[in-house]
Amino acid sequence: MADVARRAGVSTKTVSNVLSGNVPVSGATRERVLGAVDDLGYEINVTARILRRGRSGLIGLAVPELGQPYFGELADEVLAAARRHGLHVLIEPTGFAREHELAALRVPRRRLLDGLIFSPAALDQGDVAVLEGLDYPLVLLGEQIFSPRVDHVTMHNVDGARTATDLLLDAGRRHIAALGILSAPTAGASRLRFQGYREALAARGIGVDERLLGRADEGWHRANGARAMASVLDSGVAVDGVVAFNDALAIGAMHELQVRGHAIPRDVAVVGFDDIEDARFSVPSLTTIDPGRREVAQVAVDVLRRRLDERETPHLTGTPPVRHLAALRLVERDSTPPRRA
Amino acid sequence: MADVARRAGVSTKTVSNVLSGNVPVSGATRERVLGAVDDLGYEINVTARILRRGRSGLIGLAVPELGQPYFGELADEVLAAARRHGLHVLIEPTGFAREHELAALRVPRRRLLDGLIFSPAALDQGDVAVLEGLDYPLVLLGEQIFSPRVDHVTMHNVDGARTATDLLLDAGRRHIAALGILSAPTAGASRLRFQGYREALAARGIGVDERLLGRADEGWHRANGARAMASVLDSGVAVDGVVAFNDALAIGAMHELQVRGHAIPRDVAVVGFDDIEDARFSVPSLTTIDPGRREVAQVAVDVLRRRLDERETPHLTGTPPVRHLAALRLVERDSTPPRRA
DNA sequence: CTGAAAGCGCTAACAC
DNA sequence: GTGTTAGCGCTTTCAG
Repeated sequence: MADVARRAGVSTKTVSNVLSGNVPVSGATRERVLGAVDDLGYEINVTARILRRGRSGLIGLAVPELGQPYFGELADEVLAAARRHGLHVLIEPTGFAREHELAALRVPRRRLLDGLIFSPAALDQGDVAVLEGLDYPLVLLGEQIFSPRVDHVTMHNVDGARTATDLLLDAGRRHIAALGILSAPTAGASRLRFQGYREALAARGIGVDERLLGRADEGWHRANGARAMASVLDSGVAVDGVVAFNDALAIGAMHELQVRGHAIPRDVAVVGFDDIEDARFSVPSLTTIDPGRREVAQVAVDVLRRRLDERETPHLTGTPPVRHLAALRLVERDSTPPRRA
Repeated sequence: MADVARRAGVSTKTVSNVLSGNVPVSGATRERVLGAVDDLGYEINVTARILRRGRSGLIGLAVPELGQPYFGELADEVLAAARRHGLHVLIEPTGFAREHELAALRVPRRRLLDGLIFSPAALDQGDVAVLEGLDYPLVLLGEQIFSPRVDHVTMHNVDGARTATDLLLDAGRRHIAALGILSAPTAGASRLRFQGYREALAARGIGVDERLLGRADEGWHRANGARAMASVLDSGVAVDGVVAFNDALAIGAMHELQVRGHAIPRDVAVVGFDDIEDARFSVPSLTTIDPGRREVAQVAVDVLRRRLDERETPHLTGTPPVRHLAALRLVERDSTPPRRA
């Protein structure tokens, strides 16, 4: 930067002013500085800037795994939203591991990241104190952990699962399997979606049949959807409907059903959750719950950005924690029978 | 850090030594320092460290889009490989846009990233000079651009497409559609895979029928696979096989075929490219080419890491550019007829 | 093995 | 508007 200043015949401060744009600089000087920058092929050293400013313009996104379509698509949305605000995103896949999630929480404290958007999968309500003790802006995704002192952006899991189950019940199905149950009692989305399933059944006076519950403790992947479906079918119980707790499970389940000769939706109707791109092109296309992924991403970035701004102006701090529930939408496709008009 | 030093009764240098682990420190002092770190809840300021060291331990990964399963899964592999070497990854989705790709190339110059793994989609051979002029380690993925002066990690696209096409020809298919042709003449993978398709046909004395070529200029998404398939079928040409240039296109095409009542593989056999997770659970499951995604990720990180090390020891520099071709593997599933024994 | 002092490259204060 | 000075928090000489 000193070289640029020399060449332009100004001080480094003026160069800094031109490049940061914070302080107005007269037209002629500006041109000269930019000319010198071009001549020398100068690029600013971001690290020094961050050190000096105390803000990096980088936010973290901690999610389990990008290969899972839901998170890959979510990450794209977060990255796009962040870019609109001039922020960059460091993605930290935590692989469903407690230690990786804890490690991810420590990164911003080291001052490289200004804040964190965190979708917990291994940490649970018992770890809420860890999250409340953090001294940087944090936005929590999902309903795995709740704290009145932390910003949340999520969706109404219970409602979504109830809607999905109701759709099958309305179609006259009475032997509805639920796929994606986790053995661990604390797991957020699984428990809530199961609750929605149970509530929908209960509203029609139907009890939960254990044989219809498909576990997926190794993660909500397609392979586990197929496996869970297989174990339900192997139990010998009659099945005419499936509520899968995400689309990947649903697609795995549809695969297994069709391999065994069950027609979808005639013999078995299937509903998923997430509305990933696959859902539109599976065979048959998958009826599912659109959880407002884009809205979640945008709001999460927005809340985080607001907290970062508040930090800059300490006297304005103190907005109460946000709890945003994104709108859900039922997307009906060909894996469920068309509704009677 | 000064606080920690004071509390431990040592100098900041000693604290630094303990935390970085570069210089051995006596056991007792170590304990005292670590104790003070714990007491104060101290976390090192990464930014200052980067500024001083001149290396960040961060590498960039520039890919078009994480929502595309191939890139989401690739990103997971790169992140995992990087983590094994103590590196972090900043993902820069470039959205198939030239300007975003150029922007991504400028980030490392600003000294926040030590190097870059770049999968170009919009830049092409005409931009090779830009890549050759960079003053930081760069690893190029794919065969979109080639330079003898840059490290490449890729796969043999032509072979892969030829193998896929041969499989269909061996099964007696003679009206084989190719999906994923781009109008832009430069586009790497598309052109190469098309070449493999053409070579396989030529080897049996079959010419290319224009009506069998499905364009997908809006990207290799499922939706465009369905659309391309539709336009081929609408042309009225007979079709008994499909080579799709990636799995997403193949899955979209299978959807369209089945909606129109074509049985797979009986009426039309389908082969994809990429072996994304979907391919195992589509209906029917998809025969495809596994491009050695994990190998690509590992080798790319490894090459980059080696270049970073070389930088540290300038006298050892000069290893010639690497050109690594990952091994391809044909994965036969249910979208193609079983082979005669 | 440990301490003192210098400086990585930039920007916030403050003067002019 | 622009120049001067100091310092962000760490690691790296260089002594001891």
